[in-house]
Amino acid sequence: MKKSSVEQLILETLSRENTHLTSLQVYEEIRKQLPAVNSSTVYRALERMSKRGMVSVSDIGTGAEVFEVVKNELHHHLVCQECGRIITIGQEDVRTFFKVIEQINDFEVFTNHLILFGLCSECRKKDNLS
Amino acid sequence: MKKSSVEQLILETLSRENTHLTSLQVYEEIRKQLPAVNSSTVYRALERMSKRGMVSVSDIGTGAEVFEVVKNELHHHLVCQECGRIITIGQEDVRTFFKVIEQINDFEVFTNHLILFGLCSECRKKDNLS
DNA sequence: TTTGCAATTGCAAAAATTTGCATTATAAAA
DNA sequence: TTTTATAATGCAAATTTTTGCAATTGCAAA
Ligand SMILES: [Zn+2]
Ligand SMILES: [Zn+2]
Ligand SMILES: [Zn+2]
Ligand SMILES: [Zn+2]
Repeated sequence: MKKSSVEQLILETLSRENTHLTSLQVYEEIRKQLPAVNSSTVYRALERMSKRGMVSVSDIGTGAEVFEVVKNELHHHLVCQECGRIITIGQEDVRTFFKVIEQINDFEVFTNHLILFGLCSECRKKDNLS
Repeated sequence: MKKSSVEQLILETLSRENTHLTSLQVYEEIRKQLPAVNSSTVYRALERMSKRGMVSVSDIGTGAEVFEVVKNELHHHLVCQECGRIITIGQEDVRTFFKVIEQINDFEVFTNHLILFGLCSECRKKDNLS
């Protein structure tokens, strides 16, 4: 390993791709630039980074967890269990909910990438017809 | 496989244990009653059951996803990232939040076991002192 | 600079999970 | 009952992820 730490490469990769990637996808991306890198090094770096809140880890219903770089402006998602459609929602309403939970339970919420599963409007229409 | 389907055994196991189990733990429990059962059979059954909403799947910060039987009265959790403490919360406030999200986004939320990460009050006190 | 310590990495083995395909069981239809 | 179609299961191989341990690196104190 030369100058570039794997963490730095992961951040660059996730920022560049700017989407949700599985740990394997991250590993394969990193390997393009650093062919000798070991998978466990990447996996362990991802784990560290998610603990520090640098990246988010989420199950979006695709089978494997996905990672995404965390920016200043947080976002969250609604995922349709039928068609897989991913709707991105902002912080506002989520923050309000978090505030309520925090006050009631004397608990400080850190969750930075909330995923809610359900049915999108299109799929609900289709289901009603059939 | 005789009469008993693996799904039935999984339901019984999760109901009996009445807690969060990893897929491997479920597999090992099932194997006690059905030594010849194959791991892929259990894993695939768990996947089917979570799709149907019979069991919940969640990351509670322990490394591996955990499964739990879904009852009529839903519950959710707050998980402390520092001490691992798991606080169980009821439906009320969560349901209110879901309703808001549903109306704004024309999306029907199915999520049956919400996990929020953060800091519990005890750990916040400790952190303030140090 | 040198020393010491903690964090990071590589490596190899183990463990856990997934996948493709053949077989078997279940249930509905004829 | 027999036929047919769908779903569940087993099996073996492949893939993905984790783990223990040793070696290396980075950083700061001495
Ligand atoms: Zn996202
Ligand atoms: Zn949909
Ligand atoms: Zn629970
Ligand atoms: Zn705590």
